[in-house]
Amino acid sequence: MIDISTRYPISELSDHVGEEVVLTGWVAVARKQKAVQFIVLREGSDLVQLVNERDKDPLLAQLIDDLHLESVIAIKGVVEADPRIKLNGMEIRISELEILSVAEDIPIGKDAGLDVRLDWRFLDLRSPKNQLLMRVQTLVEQGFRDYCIDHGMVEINSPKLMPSPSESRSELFEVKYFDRKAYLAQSPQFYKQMGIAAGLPGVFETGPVFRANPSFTSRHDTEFTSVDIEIPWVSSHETVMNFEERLLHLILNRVQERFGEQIMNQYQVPVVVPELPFPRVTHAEAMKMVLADGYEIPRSDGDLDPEAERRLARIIKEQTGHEFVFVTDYPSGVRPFYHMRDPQNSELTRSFDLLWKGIEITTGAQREHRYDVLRNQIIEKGLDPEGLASYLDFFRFGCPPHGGFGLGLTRVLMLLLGESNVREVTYLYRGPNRLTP
RNA sequence: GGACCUGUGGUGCAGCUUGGAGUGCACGCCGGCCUGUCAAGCCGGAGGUCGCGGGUUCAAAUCCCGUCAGGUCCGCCA
Repeated sequence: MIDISTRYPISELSDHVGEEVVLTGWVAVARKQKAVQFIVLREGSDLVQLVNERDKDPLLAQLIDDLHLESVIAIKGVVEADPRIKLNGMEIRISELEILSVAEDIPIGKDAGLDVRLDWRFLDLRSPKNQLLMRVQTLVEQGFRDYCIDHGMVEINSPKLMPSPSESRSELFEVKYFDRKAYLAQSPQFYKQMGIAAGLPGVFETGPVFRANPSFTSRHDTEFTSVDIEIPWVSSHETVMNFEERLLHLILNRVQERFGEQIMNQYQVPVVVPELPFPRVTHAEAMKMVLADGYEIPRSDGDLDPEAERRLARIIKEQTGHEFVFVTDYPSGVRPFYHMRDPQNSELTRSFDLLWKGIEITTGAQREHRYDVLRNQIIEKGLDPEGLASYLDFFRFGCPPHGGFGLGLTRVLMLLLGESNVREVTYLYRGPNRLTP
């Protein structure tokens, strides 16, 4: 029996050349020749070559001949540096090998398409590329959390079961809740604003949100992790954008330092740390820029469509070299009732979207915190203030001016890693056509 | 919800336009060979209801209709 409690991670092997070590992992490759056998052992993103000369240990040789790819093994052996070896210039001379878990034939190849890989996601996640993805995701969330805590904010975990349709019924999943109906939260919007009314020093949350829209695109899912924030004492949406650009700067800076090289190796994309401040254009300016670019937006509600957003991003990139752009001051007609109106022009809102590489990753705004104004905006939008009574209560007993935003984690990861689909970067993707595994 | 596209051994594809025997390629699998390989190499082998149903035809993976499954873009949105 090999004592696996004494194992080393493959990544630390270079500190143990000449020593006997215990390693564990998956059989990634087995090259069985007449005189000598090689195994490539994989653990996480790391690989190392193992070697055995047949004539020195026929029993071990037989064991290796019968090994299946992806079986889990523990080995004991001496770390030897050898410049002939392309894989990090080192290998382990096996003295003992133990099969901990036998793998059947793997049902997906490394060239398997996305849909099949998602069917076998736990096998797909074993790839060094996806192991890196999960570590990058963790670092992104940690950066978010650190930044918010450093700014004196508190973390909330708001309920995902909601009693009423509130914002818009169409987006919501309905669930049975004992003898009545409940709805899965499509955003923590109301609950994080409640935190402001509660006098908390700013709130943040990373958690699941649910969207019942049957959206068939590469950037939508029905359940995803939303990174949410709400800040008190903002003087305008500029305060919120200021917060967000610094947050993203910190996160991307950390990702670049920690994983930049590995991301380049695995995903062939550089991690670009964005300069501060991010470019800003008003919605009206953006519309003009896109029109001047020769594109007439087909939709009639006055908002930008995805093609317009891609073109805008391209123009901003050409003019400033920047991959991000805040589009600000959206018309009130395309924004929800709780966005604060521009005091100079009630047709506009103190709101923004953040585009990265032409894709929306954030919607944010200063919120309307004045009860009477908010109530009027609800009525203006054709909604029933009665149905929003408990939300409106937040603003009846003293609520600071505030603002915030929501950031789609899967979209950030997709763009960060240069992937073309959120399904690639979601631990377990949920969409209109996928509820498994 | 709308438009378009795709379903062929375990995986990824080609074959379809112009119908003619399940034909081919790469990976994987099984067996054999093999001077230290390194995405090893060489030889051989197994593995298929061409998504499903109907139609046209002497003959359908191929053409037509339907259906199911998936995808891309749009709408919705982060």
